[in-house]
Amino acid sequence: MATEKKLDRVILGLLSHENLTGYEIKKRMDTTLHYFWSASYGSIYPTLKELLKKGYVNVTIEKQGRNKQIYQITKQGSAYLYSWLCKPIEKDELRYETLLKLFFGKEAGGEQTLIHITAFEEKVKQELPYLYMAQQSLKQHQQEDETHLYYLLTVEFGIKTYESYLEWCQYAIHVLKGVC
Amino acid sequence: MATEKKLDRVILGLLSHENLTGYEIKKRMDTTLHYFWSASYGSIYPTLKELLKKGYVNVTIEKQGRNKQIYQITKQGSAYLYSWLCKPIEKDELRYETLLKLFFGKEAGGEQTLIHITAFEEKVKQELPYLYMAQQSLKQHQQEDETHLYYLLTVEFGIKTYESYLEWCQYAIHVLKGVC
DNA sequence: CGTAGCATGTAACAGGTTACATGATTCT
DNA sequence: AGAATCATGTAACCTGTTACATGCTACG
Repeated sequence: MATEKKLDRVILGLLSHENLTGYEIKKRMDTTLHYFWSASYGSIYPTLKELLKKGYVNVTIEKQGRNKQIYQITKQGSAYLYSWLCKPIEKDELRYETLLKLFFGKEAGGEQTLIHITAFEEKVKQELPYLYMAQQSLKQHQQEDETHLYYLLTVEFGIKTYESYLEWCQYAIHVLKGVC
Repeated sequence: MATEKKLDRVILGLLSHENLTGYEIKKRMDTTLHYFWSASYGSIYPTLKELLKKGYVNVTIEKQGRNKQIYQITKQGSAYLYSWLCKPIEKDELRYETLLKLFFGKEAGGEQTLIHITAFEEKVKQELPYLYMAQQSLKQHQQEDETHLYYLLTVEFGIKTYESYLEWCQYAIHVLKGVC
């Protein structure tokens, strides 16, 4: 998609919190950010090179142990990140295949739609505990670092919406069971 | 992105409800589907051609009035749609720039983050009335067509989540006002 | 000693947006 | 008459994923 690339700023955001390797950045994407942003190695490493060329990051090669390239954000990188953070939000996008298949539910029938909703419910139920754990841990260490406040709000956004998903699932299952 | 294309089945789904032109399909994307799926002319028209070549749709050219190409789904198209609808959901993706900027909120500060959350709240408040209207209208005409039940559930998913967004906004604004 | 995880990277390919191009018709 | 909307389409471009390629290190 030719929609404006934001990965560079996501990476800078992560580097504004701590120095990281490409591998570690990918891990953050798969854990902390995974419910609202994602990226693969195939985009992370090239973007890191780009940021280096633009002077938005520096790299330190760790010699001892593994072949590690640890990235740090530069002053220019921080400035670029900051200016983006102050701009209005351009796009919030949700792409739920579940809703798509629900919308076309008549074609496949009530039973099939129930299967999808149940699977969706299951997935949400599996993820919620991790969000609760993150919430607890962030609440306990909130005083230590100001970033924790923002992490916490993000996590609580996830909790709120996931809880409302579950409520809706209950309702939808009830309605559909009445039909088929 | 090299993630499997689903637009073909979205279009078939829409055509399973009613015959449509490319232009009208785009309109459905911008209204009914817009909060969980989107597409531009640059992808819709080529996909329509593809579907035609595969025999999943037929086209009727309306001579009187405008130059209109009305598409109908074929038996093969229905079968293809049906088999997809019965497969498990592969991916539900949420990409909220708002959450990204919130997560990196410390870099821009509490005031700036408040601006984003307020804008987000505003956007949700603007969209909710349309969902309520759709809900009312679907409830009234529910008996007429079985598809309405599925539309209704989709709309109510939107309502539930949007309402929980608003609750979270209130909370987040309260928390952030306490800091700055 | 084998496996899981750490660690980096690239090439081929797919999928989609933006911007442009064109023209008819309806409404005010 | 002019603007808005209906209506179709394409080319350039961007972005990102998948799959492949490579090798080290820690642990059991």
